[in-house]
This record gives sequence, structure tokens and C-alpha cells, in this order.
Amino acid sequence: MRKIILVFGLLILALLLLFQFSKYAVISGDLNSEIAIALIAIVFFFIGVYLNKKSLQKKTNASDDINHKKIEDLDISKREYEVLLGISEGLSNREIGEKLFVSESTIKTHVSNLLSKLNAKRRTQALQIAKDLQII
Amino acid sequence: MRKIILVFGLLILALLLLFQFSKYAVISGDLNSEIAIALIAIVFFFIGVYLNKKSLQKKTNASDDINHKKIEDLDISKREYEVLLGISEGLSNREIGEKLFVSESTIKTHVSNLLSKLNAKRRTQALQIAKDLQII
DNA sequence: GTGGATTTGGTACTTTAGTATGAGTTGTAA
DNA sequence: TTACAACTCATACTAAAGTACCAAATCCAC
Repeated sequence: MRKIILVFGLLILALLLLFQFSKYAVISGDLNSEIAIALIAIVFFFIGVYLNKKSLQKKTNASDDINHKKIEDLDISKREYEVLLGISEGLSNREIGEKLFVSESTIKTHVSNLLSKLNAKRRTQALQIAKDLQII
Repeated sequence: MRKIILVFGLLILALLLLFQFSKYAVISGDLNSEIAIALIAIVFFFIGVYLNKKSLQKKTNASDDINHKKIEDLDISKREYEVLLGISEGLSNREIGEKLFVSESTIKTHVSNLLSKLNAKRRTQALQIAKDLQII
């Protein structure tokens, strides 16, 4: 919020300076008024582009950022989450076990716990739910 | 490409009109020059916002649009694709069968063919590959 | 209308996935 | 230090998923 105020403050300041400058330049005869207006137009065009890009960037990041709070809320442990990532990579339980240097049994336990925590019946459903909750 | 030229043409036209209008208005004394400049600034600000949004929109759509050509290239039939969508919803073979009003056997056949076409060993891997190829 | 692709489905089997249960090992917060 | 959560692993199941093969019905293009 403070950031937004700062940006807008600076924007207004720049705006005023630009106006004053263009007026002075035109009056003093250093600058053609059309060119001054064109400059202002160009500057504001790019300000529009810049601000829009910034706001869209925030939205995009927010939408594909991982919701860590949700993971905690669901009581998903660190290890369980690593298993979930393995599932999302399309690995089998055995392969996840090899990747994390534990036995397939261990992975099965984690998967089973994960499914109940995510309220899913299958690993594919777990993926769908996890995506909905934006935790993967 | 033709569209871009059209947009820019119109833009330049609008620009010239705006200039002429503001100059005329200022000379005729109907308008204060600061207000004219401010109007131009605002107009160009929104032009910047609008054009930027348009270009970003295209990019976004292109990235999460389904690649139909790829589906054809992989020889994935209409029915197989429907099964793939069922998998991505986290459904079991039986549930996909119920949804498409065919037997589980049929779904198994489709899944098996899908896996070999996608070069996947498991349905979860098929999902990952399908996402990579942007066909789901 | 014939031929090829698609869709359907069955049997028989192997392989994974998932459940239930019990139990030993850590790390760590009270 | 003890109590608890997280992690580990095993056994013994049951339930799905996946493969291989075969076969019939249907649809569509040439």
C-alpha cells in the first residue's frame, strides 16, 4: 500500500515537472509546442505500458505461486509434500522411493496419508485437488 | 499483421486529430493549454495500458491454449482424448466409463493406447507429458 | 460398397496402487 | 527426560491399473 502511494506521488511529481518544463520551453522558444506535446504523449504512453505490466505481473505471480499456508492448514508434512511433487512428476511409488532414498513401503505410507489429508481417492485426484488448492 | 498496421494507422490518425483539436481549442481560447496537455497525457496513458493488455493477453492465451495440431500429430483419437480429460479430472477407469457410457474394459483399452501414444508408463506420467505438450 | 480406422468390450494376467496395522527411530518442544 | 509428531519400514491384504490378444460393430472416405 505504501508502495502504491509512493509510486503515485512520484508520478504526479514527474507530471508537474514535465508540464512546467514544456511550458517554459515553449515560452522561451527553445521548443516547438507540438514536439512538447508529443513528448508528453510518448512519456505517458510508456507510463501506461509500464504500470499495466506491473499490475498484471503481480496478478500472474499470485495465481501460480504456491500457497504455503494451505499446505500447513492441511497438515501436510515436508516429506509428504516431496512425495506429492513426485506424484505430480508422474513417478511411480518405487521411483519416488529411489529419488528420496527410502523404500517403496515408506512412500506408500506417505501417499496413503496424503490421500486422506487431501480427501482424495486416487493419486490423480490428489493432483487435481492439489492444483485447485494451488499447493503444487 | 494486417491488424497491427490497421491499429497503428488508426492510432496515428487519432493522434493527429488530437493535436489539431487541442491546438485549435487553445488558439480559439476555449481551452486552457494545461488542460489540453493533461487530456493528451491521459489519453496516451490509457492507450499504453490498452495496447499492453492486448499484447499480454495474446501471449497468455497462446500459452494455455490447447495445441490441437499436437493431438493430431500424436494420432490421439477423439475418444482417447476424452479419456485423457477424464484422467486429468482424477477419475478412475470405472468412473470415466460411467461418464462416457461405456464399460471399464473399453476405457482400459483407450488408456493403454493413450499411454503408448504419449510414451508414458503411467496415467500420472501421461498427465505430465500432456501438460508439457499443452494438449490439456 | 469395400477397406481402414475407430470404438467397443471381453478374458486372462501381471503390475502398481492403496489400506490396515504394528513397530522401531529420530528430533524437538515442554 | 518424556511425550509427541514425523519418518521409516514391513507384512498381508484388496483394489485398481495396465498389457496382450481377440473379435465384433460402426463410421467414413475413396
